[in-house]
Amino acid sequence: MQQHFAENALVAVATTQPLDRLLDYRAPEGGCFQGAFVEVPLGPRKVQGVVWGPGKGDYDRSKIRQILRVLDVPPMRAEMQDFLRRCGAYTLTPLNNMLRLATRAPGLGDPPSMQKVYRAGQGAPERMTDARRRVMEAAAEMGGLSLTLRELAEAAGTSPQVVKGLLPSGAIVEEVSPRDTAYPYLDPQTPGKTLTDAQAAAAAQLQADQKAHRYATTLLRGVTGSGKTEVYLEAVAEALRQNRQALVMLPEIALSAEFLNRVEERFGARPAEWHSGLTMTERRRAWRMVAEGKAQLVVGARSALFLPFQNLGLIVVDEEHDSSYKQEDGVLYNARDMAVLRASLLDAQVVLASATPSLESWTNAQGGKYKLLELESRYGPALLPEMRAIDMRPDKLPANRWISTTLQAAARARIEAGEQVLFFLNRRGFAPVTLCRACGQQVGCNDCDARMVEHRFLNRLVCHQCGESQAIPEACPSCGVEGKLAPVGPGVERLAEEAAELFPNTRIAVLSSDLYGTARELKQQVQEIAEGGADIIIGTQLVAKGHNFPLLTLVGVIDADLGLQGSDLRAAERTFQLMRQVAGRAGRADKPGTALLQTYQPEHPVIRAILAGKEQEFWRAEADERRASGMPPFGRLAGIILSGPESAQLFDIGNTLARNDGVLREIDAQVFGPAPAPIARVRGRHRVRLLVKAPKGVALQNAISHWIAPLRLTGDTRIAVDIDPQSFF
DNA sequence: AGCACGCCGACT
DNA sequence: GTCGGCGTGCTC
Repeated sequence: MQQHFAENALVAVATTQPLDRLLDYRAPEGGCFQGAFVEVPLGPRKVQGVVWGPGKGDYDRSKIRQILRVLDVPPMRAEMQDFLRRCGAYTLTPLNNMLRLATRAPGLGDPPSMQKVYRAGQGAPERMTDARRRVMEAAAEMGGLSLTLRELAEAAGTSPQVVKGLLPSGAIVEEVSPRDTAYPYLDPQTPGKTLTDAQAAAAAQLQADQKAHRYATTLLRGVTGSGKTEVYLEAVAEALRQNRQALVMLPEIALSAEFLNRVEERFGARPAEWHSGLTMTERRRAWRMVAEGKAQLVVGARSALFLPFQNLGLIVVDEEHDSSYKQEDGVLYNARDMAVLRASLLDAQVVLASATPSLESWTNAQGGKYKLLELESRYGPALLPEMRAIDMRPDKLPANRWISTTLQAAARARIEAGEQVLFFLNRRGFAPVTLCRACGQQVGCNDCDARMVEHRFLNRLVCHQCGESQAIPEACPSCGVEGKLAPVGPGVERLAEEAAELFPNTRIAVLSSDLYGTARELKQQVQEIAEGGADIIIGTQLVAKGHNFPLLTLVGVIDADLGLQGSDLRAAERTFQLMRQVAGRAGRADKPGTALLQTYQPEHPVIRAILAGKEQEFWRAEADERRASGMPPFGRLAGIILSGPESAQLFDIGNTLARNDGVLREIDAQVFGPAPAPIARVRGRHRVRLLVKAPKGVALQNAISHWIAPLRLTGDTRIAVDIDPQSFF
């Protein structure tokens, strides 16, 4: 049990206010435990916080106020405090910001929300009717369990009035119960799918680790269709048998309907969900039930890592290489790495699952820091799609045409055979550039430095950075000449137009995240397409994320070079992963698929590695290159982002920092920049970035905090540190 | 984050 | 003379 503080004892409280230090308070009437969620007076306001530990006593005693009350939620565990502290130290994030991540639940300060519920009672009504009988039968069927008025009326096929009519006689009893109810029981004994020998062996290893109650991280690598999910669900089953909670993190929660169904198949009920699409009510229930240990399994996005688990035994990070695990605004953390941290503090297990692991995880597995489990395809290696490059250089496509004759012919053959074709292009909208043919200027966003992307469905130009949009202008915003603006380059919408011309009388569906208002609509659309609702699918990155299209046998990658341009550290790695995944969409059922990669540089090492299917070779080559240049995972990087209203001032600050790099030199770190940040202007604010490169194993965070500590920022100027940055544009 | 205090421009 | 702009500083 955690330390108890007697009434009026001095305690340190961490609040969610932007104060980067603990404040001393006196313990409330009746005392409190360490970790208690409390409400404290702060100036004229009441704010929420957590009792962090004993008070420091370095503040004027007469000014110290008393905690107002302890909130009605389970206290934060010492392990969670430790996790927040360490995670904050790693990402150089103040504790109060970390605490905010951990308290993202509405109504924390409210008493549990109550509702009226109804169940069968002892009495009998004076007059019996058909509807009344149905209500009583429905209530009796529930045993002692209660239903809400609407649920019971619906179950009986009648109106709520009938249920109410049964109350005076006591045939139905009305009670008040908490609205936040436990999630249905997941039964680990429900028989799972029959596993192949390889799957069973991998599952047995994970289960042995789970039984050991010791920290371990395993990289579970398996090609598309090898059944990784079945394997790690067996680890989940073992955690449930051990009465420990489990967390499965997914990158694209919008597409998790299929996953939730699989959980239901395996354990007989649906788990708790945690992602940005939850309503306030759902969010409060999930947070509270996780805290009370009444949610055995949570399926969630990266922020689920900060839920108040009581007894967490397993964290699965599915598609661990996915870049969306790195939060890019607010607290800059990588959920994959922080999952490993949290598990190590809990003596829990991590499973990193991917068909195409990140170079970091691959290196950790090679070096023995992670365990490695590899699964071959259930159907043998033969099912991997045949992959070929289409050299675009001799094709000489006319301007604004993107589908080569080779790809056209291949697609036509598949469509005639009643199969599906996917044209993959990782660019949303109609055209990525709107160019003025009079002055040569591109139309840019007014608030950012990003280019405006034409969206023909919306008939607007949209900024993909800040979301601003404007009607497509008649005249050029730079030179004012009318009628000279031209869309340049391909987006999925333009590709759809071209496909419609080339393939008349076929059904074409465009899958792009911005074409659907809600996750639900998107899910339904994906489902319809998978069941054969389209002949040609035109899609962005979305389609690479784990959905199964059984009729799909040909994937045409429109521009395999897109991800290779520029100087992004991870460009090659990302392109490799993406191409493998997209190719993996083809022929998952019983027909082997074909993937055709349109490229202007068929001799590029990444393109060659993809075509050869030699992953080990690709990784080894990529690892050698990074090792030689001291780049991650063999060295460390940190970004320093300065933002503010005036660019020149930011460069001044940046230059001052770069000149005074003594603390960094002590750890053999180098500073690059200042340079305009990846997106040099966001929502009217300028951004300037410095990059720090350090050897592995030095105290980088410590050096950086000493380095920037003397800075006195005035007015609207901000500084943010991005440890292990992912994006370089 | 809020909210107060405090020091300079355009109004009654 | 004063009303009010938001820069700076404090909250246990």
